[in-house]
Amino acid sequence: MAPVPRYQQIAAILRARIEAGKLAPGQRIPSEPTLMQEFGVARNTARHAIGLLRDEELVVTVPGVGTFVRSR
Amino acid sequence: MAPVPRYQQIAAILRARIEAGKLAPGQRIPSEPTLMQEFGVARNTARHAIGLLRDEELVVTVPGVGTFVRSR
DNA sequence: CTATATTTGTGCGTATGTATG
DNA sequence: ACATACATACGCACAAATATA
Repeated sequence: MAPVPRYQQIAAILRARIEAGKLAPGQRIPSEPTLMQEFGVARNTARHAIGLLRDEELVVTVPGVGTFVRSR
Repeated sequence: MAPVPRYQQIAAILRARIEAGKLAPGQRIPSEPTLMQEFGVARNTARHAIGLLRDEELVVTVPGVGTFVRSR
């Protein structure tokens, strides 16, 4: 039984928040350190989750600033 | 083989200076850029070391000013 | 009051090492 | 060999707070 990787779980949670409007377009999603604390994971794992959302073009990352929900 | 992380080493050095009175209560400890140069580390690493001392309540940080040895 | 420099706060990019299944 | 996950540590950029000229 393949357990769902945590980075996928975290991505799913963030995706749900975005689709529920809890994270609105243009809004900044929680930073990597925040996700680290909220989910109790390492930075790599938090980054991996964000990377999935970026691949889906749900979010856009601005280096040094943050990651934002994409407007549509 | 776990080498002692540099941020722990730096924290230990600063802690020793404090306990030896080389850094007296109320006195400002070296700034982050100074620690970077003195120990040849990145800012994150210097900050990590300071963070440990802050967790131990050996120092207090004032944003925009510096980090000071705690009085007791 | 304005402008500049200093210092800390925050956030992301990247690389490497360790450990486990 | 590979994927997952944590830890360490380098870097860059910009903002906020403070001090000083």
